Amino acid sequence: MSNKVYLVDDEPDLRRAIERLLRAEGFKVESHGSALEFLARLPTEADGCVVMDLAMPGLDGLEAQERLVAASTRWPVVFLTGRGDIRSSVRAMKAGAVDFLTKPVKAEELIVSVGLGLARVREVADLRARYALLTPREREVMEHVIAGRLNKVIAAELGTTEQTIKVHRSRVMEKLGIRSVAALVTAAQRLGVSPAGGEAD
Amino acid sequence: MSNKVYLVDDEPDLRRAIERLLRAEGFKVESHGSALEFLARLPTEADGCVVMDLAMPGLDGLEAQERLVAASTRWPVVFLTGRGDIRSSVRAMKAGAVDFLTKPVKAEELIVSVGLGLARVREVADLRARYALLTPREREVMEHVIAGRLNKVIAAELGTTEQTIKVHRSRVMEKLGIRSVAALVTAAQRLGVSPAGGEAD
DNA sequence: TCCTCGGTTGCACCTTGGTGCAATGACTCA
DNA sequence: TGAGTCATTGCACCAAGGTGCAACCGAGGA
Repeated sequence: MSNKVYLVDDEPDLRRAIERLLRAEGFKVESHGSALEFLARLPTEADGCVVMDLAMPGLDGLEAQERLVAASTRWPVVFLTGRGDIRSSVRAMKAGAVDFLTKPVKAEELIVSVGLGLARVREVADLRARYALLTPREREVMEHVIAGRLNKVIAAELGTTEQTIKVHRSRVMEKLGIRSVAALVTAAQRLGVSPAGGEAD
Repeated sequence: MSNKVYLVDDEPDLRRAIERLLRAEGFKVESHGSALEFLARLPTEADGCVVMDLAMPGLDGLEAQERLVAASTRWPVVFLTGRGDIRSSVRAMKAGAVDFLTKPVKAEELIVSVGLGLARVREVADLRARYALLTPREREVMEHVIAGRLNKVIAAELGTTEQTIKVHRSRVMEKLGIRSVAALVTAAQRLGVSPAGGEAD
């Protein structure tokens, strides 16, 4: 059950206030004074929702969001800013932000957005944990399966036999707790796993 | 090749200016003075990109967008507004708007956004045309297939035999020009077709 | 009335996927 | 050296999907 919030803001007073607010709601909060500090200490395993200021010394909030996306963390980001403009908000939302709130923020709004972000994380938390169990080869096979390729074609491309592919394939399904190709495809999308070499057909 | 723009704005002068701008870029433009008028004359067949004002007498731009979404037209919407605020822009983007521009708009920005919206439409235009050829029964079967159900299960749920399902299924694949279940699932998502009765597994 | 279309069913045949069992070789770690 | 993990292969068997052919029925239009 992940309910961790990563708070990134350069104003200590505001950090304390938001921390108190979120902790009172039962969230665990980890605060950082700058985006660079946050990104440098990115927990690789844990899941969480990011609440971030827009204008910060050093790295900009939007740039930090871009790096999170580039690192394919797929963490939800809620922006919280005092000097935001429409252009920034549109850019943030295009990049997949959960919400873009303005200071002073209503406690309820922030809580709702953070809750929404965490709900998104939890939806895929179990799946991510399962995906982590796959071996490199199994992931490779999975990417071909969701591209709609036949076992024998995958075998040819990976330089092995159909038998082997069948084994990897069934292990993928078993480890992910999935029984149909259709479910595998949707699971892959939720995980951000893309089909190998584009889609077949 | 769809390159139609539906322009919805209550200011005649601005309509004329934008019309001229877009026509000069080679787009076909159809203008409407109010959202209600536009929605009332919604072309059911044609595809296009909507460029809409936010604040309009009668129906609001955001409400019009909601209706478009509710009608599952999946048309791209570019907002163009003079009195927009962050809250509105965030709401529009959450609802799937392509962009949210402010007046006075730079010609290039508008053209880029409209081009982006039309590109999205074209991506699925062929698929939509093919999907339109499916009979009601075939669509029903398709929704079960993308839910990952077995032919015999689908047969039981639809009160028919596995043979029949196989026929419908192969017709779906043939009409959509698709050869794998994986491709069918991604096609369905692009079309906005949801799996019947939730996903199996 | 004849024709077309959508939906249906049956049958045969082949391909593909899924599973269980057994086994090998390479590599890492204790 | 021994245990464990990963990738590999073979074989057999069954289940499921895909295809081609033929046919029937009801609704609606020419």
